[in-house]
Amino acid sequence: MTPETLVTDLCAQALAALYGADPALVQVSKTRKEFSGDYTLVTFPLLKASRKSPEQTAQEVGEWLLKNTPHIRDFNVIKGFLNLSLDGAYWLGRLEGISAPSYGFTCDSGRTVMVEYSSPNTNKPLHLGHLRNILLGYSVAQISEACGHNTVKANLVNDRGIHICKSMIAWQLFGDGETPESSGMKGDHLVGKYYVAFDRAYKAEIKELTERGCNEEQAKREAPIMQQAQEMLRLWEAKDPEIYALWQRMNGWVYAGFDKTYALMGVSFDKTYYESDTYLLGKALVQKGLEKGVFYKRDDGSVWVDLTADGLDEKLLLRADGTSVYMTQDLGTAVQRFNEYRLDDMVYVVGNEQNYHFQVLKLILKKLGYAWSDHIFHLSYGMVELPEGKMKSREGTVVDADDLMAEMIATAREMSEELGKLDGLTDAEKDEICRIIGLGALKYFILKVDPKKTMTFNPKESIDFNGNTGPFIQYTHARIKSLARRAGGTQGASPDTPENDTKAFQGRELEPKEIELIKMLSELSPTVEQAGREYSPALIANYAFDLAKEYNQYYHDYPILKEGVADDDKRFRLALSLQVASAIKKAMGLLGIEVPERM
RNA sequence: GAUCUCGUAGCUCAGCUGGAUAGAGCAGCAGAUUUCUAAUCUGCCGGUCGGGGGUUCGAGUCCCUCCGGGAUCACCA
Repeated sequence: MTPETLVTDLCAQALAALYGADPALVQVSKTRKEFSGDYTLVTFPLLKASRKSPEQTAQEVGEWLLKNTPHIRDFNVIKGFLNLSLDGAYWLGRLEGISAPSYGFTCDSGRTVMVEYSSPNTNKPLHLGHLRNILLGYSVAQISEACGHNTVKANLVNDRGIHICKSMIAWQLFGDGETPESSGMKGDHLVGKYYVAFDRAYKAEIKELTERGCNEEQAKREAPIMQQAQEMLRLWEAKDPEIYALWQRMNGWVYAGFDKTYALMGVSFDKTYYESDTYLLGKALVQKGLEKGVFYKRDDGSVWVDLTADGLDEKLLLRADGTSVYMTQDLGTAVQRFNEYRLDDMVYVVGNEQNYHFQVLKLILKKLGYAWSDHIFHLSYGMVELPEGKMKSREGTVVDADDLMAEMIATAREMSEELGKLDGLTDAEKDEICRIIGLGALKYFILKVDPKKTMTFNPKESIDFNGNTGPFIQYTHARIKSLARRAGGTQGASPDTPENDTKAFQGRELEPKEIELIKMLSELSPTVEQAGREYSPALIANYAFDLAKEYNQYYHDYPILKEGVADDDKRFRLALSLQVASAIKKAMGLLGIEVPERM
């Protein structure tokens, strides 16, 4: 039980005893910093039951609590607010409760959740927008896992279609047999290079055609290279052996490249779907929908669903020639997944430009009679923009994921060296630390922002390492680990298992800052649960920052292992510090961010 | 045009289901290190919470309306 729910319970008891009031009226929140107290009861909603003034009500409840319940040490009344303080014994007990290694994690919830994220196209390398998607998805999956759900991380690779044919035809035309091995280029970048080459050639052809008097629409259709790409798509669909082999080969390069990027990011998947396998799914559903009268067929043979009664429009599900579209496929994969994994929840991490698509998807599934439609959650996130606006591949303003990560790591190294943090370490240790810090800065920068907001990224001002940043939090952890090493043998504290001797501190007087830290440590669990319910890594990020900030003040104000500190104090302060380090590590872990032992 | 979404300090962002005098970080200014990591800490400066109505004991938060940014409204995925 968290302190807040405890206080809520106690207040409910008081109100029942004093006024016979409905416990649902009890409103308890954390006491604001400028007032003394731990938790605050708001009395305004209770006045009808108490039939007294706010101040009198607060006074009465406070006195009742003081007399009849354990742990309430003190109270004060300001206007209609009753500020309650819990006693030291209670807080010491809390410290014990949060010392369990499993604290912050729920055991098996019995639920199965799939999180789909990344879902790249195979015609170009990953960029900053993908980074936001991937980091969100991975973090949401980690949080889901921490909430006790059996979690399946899924990637749906868009490996087929005209876009990959564009890269393929350009490679055939201009590639001269170039491979990742021959060029030393990462496979995804190599294929991306030909995607760009296609675009350049295509533009040139359009220009030429329009100069010869073609109108633009016609030129776009008739440009030879586009015709060739379309022919290639037809051949691919007919499983032409040569084209199929080329497709497999070039996609193989891309996958090798993606794997490297994913590995550096520290993310992974449990299940990879390929659209080339799934793009025909959903056709049977269309038949079922027709039979149920949910869909209808037009004269040309195409199949539609009419959603105008729900305030949406009509949506195509099957073309006149019987081929399927994106929606058809997504319906099919959703049904397949829920069946195959017996999912309780399905989370799609997909950009907000597809809000409408998912609205329609859920509605159609509901109309088809799938009750689990309500358990589909579209984790919709906003664009990452540059100061001058959207990233545009044509203008070369796309921020490449690999480049960005490399830059962040390089910046981390510069700063570390400047600050002399790496002295006396081996090269391998230096690399490790710089990687952790550089990526930590990047990941935190992206994850601390509410997903649904568009965020701006300024490549010219590199991401900060001071203040509300990943490195700030990592530094706090490293600092505490440094204390642990210093305490070393005498305390017997191993870095990963904080001492569990908090019982020994019974009767100890706690400083306000210590209570504040224990209070914050108590909030890890509820924060994780809330982040799980709301699919919000940002909540965890903000929690980690607040905790680190609070700790740094404590560290500054109170000596921990310094000369002259009493042994008891040393042991308690260190134990508390180690709990903070542990909470930081857990929270950051849920964001997919590592924390170094030193930095 | 319709639907959705966002608008909080110069900049980047918090603000839980409505609760006390709206908070951080960066930038700017002024300070703190003989002793545990200064990637830290302290103080100052900075706000008509886009505007206007309404509901409420109480609104940044809920409702309406207007203004501004973005997204979507493809037989692309």
